[in-house]
Amino acid sequence: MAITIRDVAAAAGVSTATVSRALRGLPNVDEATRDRVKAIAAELDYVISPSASRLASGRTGSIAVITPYISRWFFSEVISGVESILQQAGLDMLLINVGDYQNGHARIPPTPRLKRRVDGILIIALPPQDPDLEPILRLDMPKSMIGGVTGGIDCIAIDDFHAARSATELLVENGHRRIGLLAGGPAEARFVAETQRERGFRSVVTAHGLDEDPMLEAFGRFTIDGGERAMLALLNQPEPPTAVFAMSDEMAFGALQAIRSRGLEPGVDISVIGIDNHPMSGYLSLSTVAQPVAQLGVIAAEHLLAQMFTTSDSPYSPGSVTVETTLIERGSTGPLRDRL
Amino acid sequence: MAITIRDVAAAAGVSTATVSRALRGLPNVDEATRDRVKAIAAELDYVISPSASRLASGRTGSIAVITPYISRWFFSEVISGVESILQQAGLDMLLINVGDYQNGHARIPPTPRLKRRVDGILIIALPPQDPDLEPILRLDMPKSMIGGVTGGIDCIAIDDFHAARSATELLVENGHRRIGLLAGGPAEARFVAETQRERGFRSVVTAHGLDEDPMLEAFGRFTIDGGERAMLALLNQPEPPTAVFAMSDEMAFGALQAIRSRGLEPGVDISVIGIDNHPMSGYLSLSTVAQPVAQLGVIAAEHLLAQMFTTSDSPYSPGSVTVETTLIERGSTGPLRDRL
DNA sequence: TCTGGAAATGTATACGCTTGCAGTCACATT
DNA sequence: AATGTGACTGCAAGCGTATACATTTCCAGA
Repeated sequence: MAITIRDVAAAAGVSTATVSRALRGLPNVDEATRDRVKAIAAELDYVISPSASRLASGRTGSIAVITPYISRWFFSEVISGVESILQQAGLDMLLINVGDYQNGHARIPPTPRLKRRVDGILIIALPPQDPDLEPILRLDMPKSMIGGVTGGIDCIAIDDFHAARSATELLVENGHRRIGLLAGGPAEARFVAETQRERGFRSVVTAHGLDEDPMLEAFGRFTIDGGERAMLALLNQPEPPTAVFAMSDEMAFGALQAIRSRGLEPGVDISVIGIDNHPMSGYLSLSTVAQPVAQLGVIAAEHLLAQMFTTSDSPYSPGSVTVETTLIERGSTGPLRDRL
Repeated sequence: MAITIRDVAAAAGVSTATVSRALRGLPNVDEATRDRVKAIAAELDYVISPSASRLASGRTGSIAVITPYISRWFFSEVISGVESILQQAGLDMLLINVGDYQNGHARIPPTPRLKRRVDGILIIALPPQDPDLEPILRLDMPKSMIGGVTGGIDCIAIDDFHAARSATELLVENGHRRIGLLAGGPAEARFVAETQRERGFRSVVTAHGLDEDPMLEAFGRFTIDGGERAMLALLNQPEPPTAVFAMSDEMAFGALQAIRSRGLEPGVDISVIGIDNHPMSGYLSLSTVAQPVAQLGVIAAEHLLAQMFTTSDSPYSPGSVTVETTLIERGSTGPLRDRL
């Protein structure tokens, strides 16, 4: 029923091999012939059958994008960046949601299955200790990752350690010495970014001899609600922090809310800083360390393409990329008040 | 190199046909045989080649999800809902971003190309007047749509007319008679939802004989920034509105910001209401009409599946679905003050 | 005019699976 | 005992393209 390469070949008076070569821009085709074939293909509304092409060539023309969330801001933003590049390269994007790690719903497709369906894998911020992840990293296939893993794979990320440091330093510069930490979750199930951000935070605490107190840490699951609850917990302590570093802006949003709900004023009574520069942050006057989220996706996708289209004469040199961040000071941070 | 159906067949001592039938759960296979085949397939780590299967069967096992945005809240939320169902049904999701309609970057793939790659199409909120859309709607293929189009296709949406009415009515009940409208864009390039929401708004204005003034309408492009600018424009008028209905919560967020930047208090000096119940709305105390966004995606995906797996004895009865909304009253709306 | 080699083109097979059709076999029916 | 009935199973023909490999064409150079 549908037009096949044979129809085009017949109409153009050439073999199917020539049509295939002409349409795909391969060399060794007379330009006149190529033009004719292209014209006829267009006229017949010929569309190559991806299934047949994939079967014959062994290439799938698609990329798996594995992500723990689809609709959360950071992830959708990254996905958007990835998509723009893949679309441009003519590759299909297979979005695979592996579910909420916090709830243990991980379901990364088994390696062989994945290998059959895609030419490359792009992983967004999975915790490195995930058992399903290892076989995938072992897979001999182009892949890149956003958000950091130790070795064996290209990784695109910000310098989380440094970002956390600058955020915390800002609080210190403002005179704060009792600083709370809003982390995502406990150390067992953390993304690489979390671990690094905590390290950055701790390094500043240690360097300046600030208060160290396990009660100054709370978990917000990277959600607004979680951030609010975590902040309330910190505020309920006998000696609450005078400033808080949140590992994400969304948790910081919740923290701002919690602070206000106690009749306190962010940036005056308690300082708050996050990481992200979420679109809402400006409106909520949240100080933060801005990272170019969509850009992370763009770069990771470009890395993947580089790996895929590597030839012997233009060898691909792997490498991780660290993307710059920018400290943005807004109203949510301010000098330590003499008394709370 | 990879294990094929022939390897399994050989190992099980049956024909490839039987393996194919056994593994896919088709009838007319002895249960003992089926179990044996399954066991051997598992043992060999056999994974069916999607390309070959697709080529032979003509089914692609994937669904195109066409959307104008990936990272905007509403869309990513819908996509997330869609994904959960497709994943459950074992279908691949091909995410196609057709770009920013506002800037005329539409690039819906040509119909024949689409038909070759997917078994079904799910469209998220494209403006019906898009010229690329019509051939797709004409396509003889399972499809469903979120956000409304006139006829010829299953459409999952809220009752936008009604939602806008209830939002506006709330303002009227609070005594407001000069109500502004924050729309997305001018009437030429609107989503169906926009048109319906404007109609709902107008119907209330007319019913209660409220102020009608073209100066009371501004465009916010459904973004926070846009909402802020639009609200500022309204505030700059000689006779600003005392209340505003925004077609989306995100525009309303911008409006709140604009109001505060003028030293006014939302809900006291000027009332604002949106549509969505965005996760931030509660924190910003924004009154709104809540719609179950992810649920829209779920339902649309289920409709698509119903169409795809329709058999002669269980005919699929098409139909659009209207999802319920809930008016949520928060602090951003309040009674009209005697004087501004 | 002849020849060598590159460029252009064609031939034919493989890719791995699905499925219509035909064949086999056990068992119930005459 | 002959026949019919289903359930199972196998055979083999595709599905539409890519690509080694073979063949032809075209020219420059001798």
